[in-house]
Amino acid sequence: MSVRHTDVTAGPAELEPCGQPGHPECGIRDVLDRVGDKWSVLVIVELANGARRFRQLQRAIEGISQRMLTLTVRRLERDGLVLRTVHPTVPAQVDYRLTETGASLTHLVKALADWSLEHRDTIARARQTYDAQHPDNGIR
Amino acid sequence: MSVRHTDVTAGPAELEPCGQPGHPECGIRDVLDRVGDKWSVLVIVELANGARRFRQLQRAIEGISQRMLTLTVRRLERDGLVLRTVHPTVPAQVDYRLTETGASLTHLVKALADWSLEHRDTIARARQTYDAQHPDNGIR
DNA sequence: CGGGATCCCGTGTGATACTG
DNA sequence: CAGTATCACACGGGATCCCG
Repeated sequence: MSVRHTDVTAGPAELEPCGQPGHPECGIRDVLDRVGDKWSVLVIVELANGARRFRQLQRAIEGISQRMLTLTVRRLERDGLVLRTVHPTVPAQVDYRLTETGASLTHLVKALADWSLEHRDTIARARQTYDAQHPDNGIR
Repeated sequence: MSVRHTDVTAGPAELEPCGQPGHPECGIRDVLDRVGDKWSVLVIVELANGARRFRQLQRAIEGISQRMLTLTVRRLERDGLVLRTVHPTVPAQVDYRLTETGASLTHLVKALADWSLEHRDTIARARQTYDAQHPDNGIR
């Protein structure tokens, strides 16, 4: 049962029970409900490099619609991860920047990216193997 | 360009551009497409504490339907994060355990949970403030 | 420029019934 | 026990038009 700490990737992390009758709140769902959607992390990544205006964000994030960009930054603002500043010029000018809380999220995002890059090939091969052994499978 | 390592929470992490024409692949979306859904992380959390059988998982994860548990473990299996073992008994007996890749994910999940618990109150207050200042808002 | 309002559709998820 | 099959539906998200 002893765990070697000489190798950080040796075993799974110790995690509190989660989503169970007695322990409904582990916090994980909160984060995922916040950044698990299609665009939030991309906005955060873009803002990690500094303040951006609305159109700047839209141009930087390929494929996002005006509607979704609006909704995404609004939600991030509501959660206090992004600060929205309106400059009363004509035409209006609005910029977005990460709050301190939002900035702290970037480290998590980086951890996600690092993990992905590290295991991407392994996962791709696992998929190929699985799909080869399960020809007719509605999962993909 | 130098980074102080004395304070990890000082500023935002340095992140590669992501989702842009020139840099479409930062890897983040891959991870989120994998664990960003409603149930995957809960399965991973449960399996972090050891192998589980199908019904065990379903009882441990409150609210999950048979269908969604099946789909979730299948996807995780396909990606090589979970190993599925069928014992040819009667009635059939199947157990699930994390692969090494899957186990490495638990550290990420723990980071997510830690971040959430650390900022949950701050975010809750930000929401209250926002909602108070924006009475009729379709965001929530 | 920075949105709001509407319409529309795919798909992720839930409920239920059936099977080896 | 460990699934599969089917239906049913809400919701996220895209497209489009309009406004201050």
